[in-house]
Amino acid sequence: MQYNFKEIEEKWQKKWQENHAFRAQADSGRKKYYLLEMFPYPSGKIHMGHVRNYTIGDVASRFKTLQGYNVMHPMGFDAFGQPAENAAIKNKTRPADWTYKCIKEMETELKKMGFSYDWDREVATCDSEYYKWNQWIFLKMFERGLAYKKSSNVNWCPSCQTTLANEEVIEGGCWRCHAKVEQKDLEQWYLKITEYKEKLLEDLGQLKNWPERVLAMQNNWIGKSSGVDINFRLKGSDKVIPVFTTRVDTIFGATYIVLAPEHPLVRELIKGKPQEKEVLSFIEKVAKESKLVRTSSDVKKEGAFTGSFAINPVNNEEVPIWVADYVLMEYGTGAIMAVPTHDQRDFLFAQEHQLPRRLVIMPKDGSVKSAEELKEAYEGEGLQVNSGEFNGLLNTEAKTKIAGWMEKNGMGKIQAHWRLRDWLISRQRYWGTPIPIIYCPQCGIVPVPDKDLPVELPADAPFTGEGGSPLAKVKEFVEVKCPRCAGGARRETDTMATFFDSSWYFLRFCSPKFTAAPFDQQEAKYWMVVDQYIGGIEHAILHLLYSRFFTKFFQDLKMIDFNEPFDRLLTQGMVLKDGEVMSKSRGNIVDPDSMIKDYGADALRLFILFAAPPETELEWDKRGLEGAFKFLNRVWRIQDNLVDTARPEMLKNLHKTIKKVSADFSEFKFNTAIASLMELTNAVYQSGADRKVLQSLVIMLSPIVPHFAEELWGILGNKESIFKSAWPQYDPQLLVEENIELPIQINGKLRSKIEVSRNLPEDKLKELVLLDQKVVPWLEGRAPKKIIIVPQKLVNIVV
RNA sequence: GCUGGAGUGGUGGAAUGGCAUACACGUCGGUCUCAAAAACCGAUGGGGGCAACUCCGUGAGGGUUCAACUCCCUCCUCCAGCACCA
Repeated sequence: MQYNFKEIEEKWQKKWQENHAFRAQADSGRKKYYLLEMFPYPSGKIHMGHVRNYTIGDVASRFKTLQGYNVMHPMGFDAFGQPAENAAIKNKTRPADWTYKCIKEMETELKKMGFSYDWDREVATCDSEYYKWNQWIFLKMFERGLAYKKSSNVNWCPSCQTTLANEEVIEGGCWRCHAKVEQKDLEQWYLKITEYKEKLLEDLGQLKNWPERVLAMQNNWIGKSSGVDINFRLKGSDKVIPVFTTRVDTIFGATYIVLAPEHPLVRELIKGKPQEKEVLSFIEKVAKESKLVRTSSDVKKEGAFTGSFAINPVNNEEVPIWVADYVLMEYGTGAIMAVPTHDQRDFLFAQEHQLPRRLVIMPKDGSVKSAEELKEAYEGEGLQVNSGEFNGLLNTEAKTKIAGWMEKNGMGKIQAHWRLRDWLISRQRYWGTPIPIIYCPQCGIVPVPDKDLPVELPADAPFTGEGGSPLAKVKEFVEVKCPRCAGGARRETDTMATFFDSSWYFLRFCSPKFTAAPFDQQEAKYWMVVDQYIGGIEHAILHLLYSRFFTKFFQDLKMIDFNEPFDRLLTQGMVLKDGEVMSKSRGNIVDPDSMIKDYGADALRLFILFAAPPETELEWDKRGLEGAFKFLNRVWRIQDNLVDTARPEMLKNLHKTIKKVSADFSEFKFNTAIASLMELTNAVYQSGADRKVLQSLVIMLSPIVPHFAEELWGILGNKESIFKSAWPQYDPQLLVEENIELPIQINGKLRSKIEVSRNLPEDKLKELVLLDQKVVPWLEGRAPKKIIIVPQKLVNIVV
């Protein structure tokens, strides 16, 4: 006999919905728990990745509820973005219609999984009630100079016909469509995330409950590197060329300096020089290269001499100034000092162009004594040579000494440079938040006044897929009166990157219908911070970095009093099939919906939690799903074999399980928690359980298989929902065993076991152990050298 | 190259100094059945032995310890992020 999952699941989903069973309300008398999973893009269908992410969250949410917390577990939709526009082009629909239809479908699918969301808090970022506040936030940033417009070389996706943020370029391709990203000079809107770079880096240290790898990735991305900006004076001029180095210990070995081809000084340096023509054609050539080619390290390093010289401030030496493609304008000062002996790139370049080199760090073992012996740059530690007063010092020590000395003498400045760039948010797309800016021929850039928010998206626009902002073609949208002078003006027609929307949605969930501000500060004070956040590793940089930035901004506005939004972060692993990521192109997608039809949502939830720990990759296994279903049926049948009173061993077993499962749930170790529940089931299955034992088992299963548990709970005679009951407590008294089995090791290897009373004194235990049948032959008649007793754990005899 | 993570049966995985392989999948054997499915019971790291038992075994090698999957050192392999970043 099998339990009727279809009927049971529908029944309980209906009840939960009717009762608003998971509605959360702030209550200062109760301890809150804010559990959040990264909200989805509403594609219309959920995939196994969603199932895994949201199942993990749901179990945690229901577990915390049973533990008595006031849990908020909201859900919404990250609803702006390109697929809606693509669908509009393809199906001749409006992006809004398509999106809201998908949201409906997606809600239905999520409900079929039995997730315990407070649907009363649902938000969709494409609602003007939501994106109004994107515009409000943007304007607050604009007021403070954190949103600004600049013309610059930007990443351009030719396929999506829009600009991209640095964070959206993955291996030289577009994060969405993988098309090769091009460079373009455009005037665009930026958010000054670099204003917060120190805090973003420093506060990573607070995030004790984040995975190492996410912290490492953010650290890399922010990319602080400390060194010295050294002032090289231009020969025959007062002009100074600052170069950045992290290896100031090698300054005495700098034999030339190199500028990036885009360096503003280059054209001035070559003016009227015999090299002018050659350098100009080189610059032109580099300008044509794509960034991907330019920055790949295996390309030959090319360059040209400018005909000018600079003065090394530490020894007043004249060094030639070169231009080369391996120096990038956007990092450091766009200029470097070259030390061919101790930097491999400089070494290769110097070899190619016959530039001199000088040894300034000598390996301590004396293996290298002069620059001529080097076959490659020596980048290791060593003693300073040819370095004036610093000779003989270990280079690692000399580094700080030289830096201090240079700063004191005005030769340079101790300085850090960062990898993090400002965030480009302009997108030449329709389906996003309109940037609330008006361009007036008289007044210039004018922000839309708060009272005119939201700047609503027109319901329709011409979608051709030919590029250019569709909004620019909507006359009624573009033409507007200037809020300052009331003269004719035009609106900004670009929209915001969708990552803007998701950078603060966790705050909106605290008061989703609030009309006076993005969020109600009182509500946020109660609910924030997010106690547990769960989502995919793909957001390790983008979304998580932006959310941290917004949080710090709100703190500066004094709207909140914390500086990090997410206390604990769990990044769940991917769901694989045959060792590969499930994807349409591979044709290896397993549709959750068909699995729900065949085995039920509960079995699917159980399998996905049991098959692997949450952070690791999970291999899809249909047979594993069948196994989960079989287990549920096994538990279901226990009700047919109820006994009147639980035997003492059974109770002991139960309390052991409660202890283990409670600990495992708290640490998100669902796979081992389930294993314990299976052990308990196996232990009572044949002999029969009493009502109490079965009830406790069902409560412990309920976060994982909620419909199943509700039904069985009712059958056992309970009138209220199982989620109104309490998580079982274990009785430590019951866990104490009178007799324990001790393993006996000889020289660290297991040879025997002995059952003894728990409190047997050590000398008695020793006596018993030495008389053990299996131990005696190993002693060969001699006395043991040593007997180690780990109380109540094991005995080890050394012979 | 830098940074982070991982490597355990046929498979997913368990064990954070103390009984290696819990739990499950698979496989094999059995019970029930005319038969099959379901359900139930049992076996299942490798070698040797009729057996009691014994030797080997957690990517490789070394070390610390009475005792190492676990700690330390040296390396290998795989995955991920960053990278002509000065």
